[in-house]
Amino acid sequence: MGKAVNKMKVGLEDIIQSIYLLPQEVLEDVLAQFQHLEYPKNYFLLKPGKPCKHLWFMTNGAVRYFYTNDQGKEMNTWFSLDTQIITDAPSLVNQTLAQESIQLIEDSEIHAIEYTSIQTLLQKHHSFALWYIKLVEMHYIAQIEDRLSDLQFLDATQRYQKLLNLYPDITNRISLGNIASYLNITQETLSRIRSGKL
Amino acid sequence: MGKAVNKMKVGLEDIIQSIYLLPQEVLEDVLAQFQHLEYPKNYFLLKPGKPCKHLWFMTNGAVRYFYTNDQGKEMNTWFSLDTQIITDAPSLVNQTLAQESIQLIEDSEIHAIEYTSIQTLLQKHHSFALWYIKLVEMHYIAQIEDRLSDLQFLDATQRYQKLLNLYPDITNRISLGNIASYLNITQETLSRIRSGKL
DNA sequence: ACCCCTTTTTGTTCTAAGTCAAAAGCTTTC
DNA sequence: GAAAGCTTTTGACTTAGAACAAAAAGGGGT
Repeated sequence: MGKAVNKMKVGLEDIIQSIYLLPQEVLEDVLAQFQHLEYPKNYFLLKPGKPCKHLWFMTNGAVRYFYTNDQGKEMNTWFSLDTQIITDAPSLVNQTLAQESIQLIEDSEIHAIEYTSIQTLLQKHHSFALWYIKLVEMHYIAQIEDRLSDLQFLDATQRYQKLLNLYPDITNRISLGNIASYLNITQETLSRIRSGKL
Repeated sequence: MGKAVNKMKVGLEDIIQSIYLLPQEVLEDVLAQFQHLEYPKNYFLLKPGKPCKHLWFMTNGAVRYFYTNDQGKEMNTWFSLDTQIITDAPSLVNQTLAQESIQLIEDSEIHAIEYTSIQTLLQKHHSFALWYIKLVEMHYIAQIEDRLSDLQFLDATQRYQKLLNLYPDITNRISLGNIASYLNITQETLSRIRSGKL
């Protein structure tokens, strides 16, 4: 077995097992459903108007989530860097048409599992259902609620500080315009926050 | 069996079965874990600093969710009226201390199940795990994501219209101050929106 | 019917952040 | 290494909604 492949396999396995420990036989069944892919910067994992058919486990890279509003302006709602689970939850769970886009902002390494495979695994393995519950609880609930209370209670400066805290190297990897859009402020305002004029 | 009790049982059963159909034997095991309670207006289901130990199924009544900020100001984050599932998701799933309060704003009829009972049922019944997945997906993900995109993309007037649309009778049941707090605007501004001056 | 207390409305002033515009810095690329 | 393109910064002006203040309107309880 080649060194590179081995390293990648371990990355995915680690993420899966850190969520909830699966019996070896179930783990193997689960791993077999994943496809390992590499996509270039700017590639779209998801575009609005299509149902989200995958859950993606990124082991390396960076993505942004964004909506395009009526005036055609793109508004970022989230960034995921390095080792992260990626999907459009509302579209995935209801298999409704996505409203948001998910786009790579760096060349990225991704492991994909299809929605239909997840459904099959849920029915087949009780332990996989327990794993999936942990995934949803930890990944969505924690992340979304956190973001919600930020939007509600913090001003732009505080939200920027928090983002810097979460991803200290974010300014080297994501443009000011993209970060401003995530903070829901203009890039002029973010520039002024950065230079300490606000 | 009394008429009133029968009616209530059916209400709870309906909610449970509408989420995901459980085998009769599992349903009975689940129903047996619920406690039926009636609480008066202003009662607190949850206060900050305590872990959320229950999932509540309200069959009648109204609650508000709110945070208290550093200046002691209460900020509403959600309302649930009539038939709704109620809990503090982040606190429940991680059994961490709650940051928010959940308070009744009308006399309410509630069916409560404990977190520990849910854990036991999840391990015991594969079908209950599948039921719980649907609950989390439908209840949390749909609701929270919806709220998140509202906060991000709609201004106060649009958010107010949407709330009126969801709960047309809300103005008769919830005070202007409480609604303004939910919309994250002052009550003066909401009063002006209502009278069409904004 | 009156008083007390809470909720809602109205008026004025103030401020954080947006908009528009232009300059300054960086980076590709030929 | 100059031109062309982005990205970021700076400046001037505008605006939505906050803050403060005070008046008006409801709504029970005695």
